[in-house]
Amino acid sequence: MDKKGRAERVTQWQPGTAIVIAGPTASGKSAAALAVAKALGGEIINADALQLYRDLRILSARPSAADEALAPHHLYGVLGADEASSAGDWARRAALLADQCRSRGAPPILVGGTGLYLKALLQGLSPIPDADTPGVLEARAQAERLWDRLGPDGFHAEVARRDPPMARLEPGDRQRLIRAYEVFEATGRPLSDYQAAPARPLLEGPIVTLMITPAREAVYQAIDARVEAMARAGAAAEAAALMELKPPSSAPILKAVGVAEFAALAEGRMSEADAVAATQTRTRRYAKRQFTWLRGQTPDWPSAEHWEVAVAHILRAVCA
RNA sequence: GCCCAGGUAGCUCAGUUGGUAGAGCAGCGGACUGAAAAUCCGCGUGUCGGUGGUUCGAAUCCGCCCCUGGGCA
Repeated sequence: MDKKGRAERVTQWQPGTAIVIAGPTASGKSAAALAVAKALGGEIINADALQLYRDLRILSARPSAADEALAPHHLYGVLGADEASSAGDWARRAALLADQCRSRGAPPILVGGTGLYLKALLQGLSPIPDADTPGVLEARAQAERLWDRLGPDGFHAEVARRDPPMARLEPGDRQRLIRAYEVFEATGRPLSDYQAAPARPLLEGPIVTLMITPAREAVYQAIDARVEAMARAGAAAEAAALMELKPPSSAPILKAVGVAEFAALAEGRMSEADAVAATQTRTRRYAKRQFTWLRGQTPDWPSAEHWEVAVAHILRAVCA
């Protein structure tokens, strides 16, 4: 990088190297990815579960149209409001895109804060029927009814009867217990059985990884500022438009931080100050979980406190 | 200046007849194999405004001082 912080154009880099940038929300991942893409002529692949959604441009803090024009961006805004993604589905698409980039001679730059997605790509998941295959969906609906009927402890006992190792799950862990139940009911095999099979990485070849981990306080300040900017940019209108589409109540998009809050603001059920404050709090908690994930799951990754340092680090590593 | 009401956790507050303090929110630590911005588990983090005194023992009682509201001037 030069003294103004701009990345110089780098022409010599190890062919076929993929770049993976992780970090908590509002840490500067997108800026880093863009700088690296410009320096290397690379292509950016989204690794954020919510930036997949078309209808969450503001609330998911997607790169602006202007930024997207500066380098190829993949897997941004590709899902409709009623669609669901999955870690496996994303990882397969991302791996395919990364290979295509490589064959074009452009380094793929995977960037996002969804830890499970990156894990699915880099370490792989044991082969299991998809979460959204028909048989599984029926089994899930049945599992949800049973959960409502039996409650946490009763449902936990049902899962333990079908899949004893899964008794390690907490009775309150509704999502994982329902997953264990639905897999058994849909396939006749315990989930723990599938998970015992070794996982195989989907993305291979040379990979440069880096996490951007600013001080906690700096991330929180960036979050607070970003949510206020979202409010000014029309987050309430975006949330209202999303609600107009009437996605099913189980749609993952509705779990995005800020959707419920800004929809409530748009409907006059919450003040703007309260909507902003609630969204800031939920985003801080999300960032905290991301810090924990990064500490626990990717402890050996090199890290940088600032995205510009991250860019320099990546360019050095790629060209080595 | 005088009279009230208050100063207890980051915030809002509770605290019996004196026995070194506890709720909510915020926050912190952790888990994580296809919904992951999800889901879940765990944790009070404290010069009780300050300073003297009474007492075996003071957040609790007394004196003085400081600060914040409200009222009277």
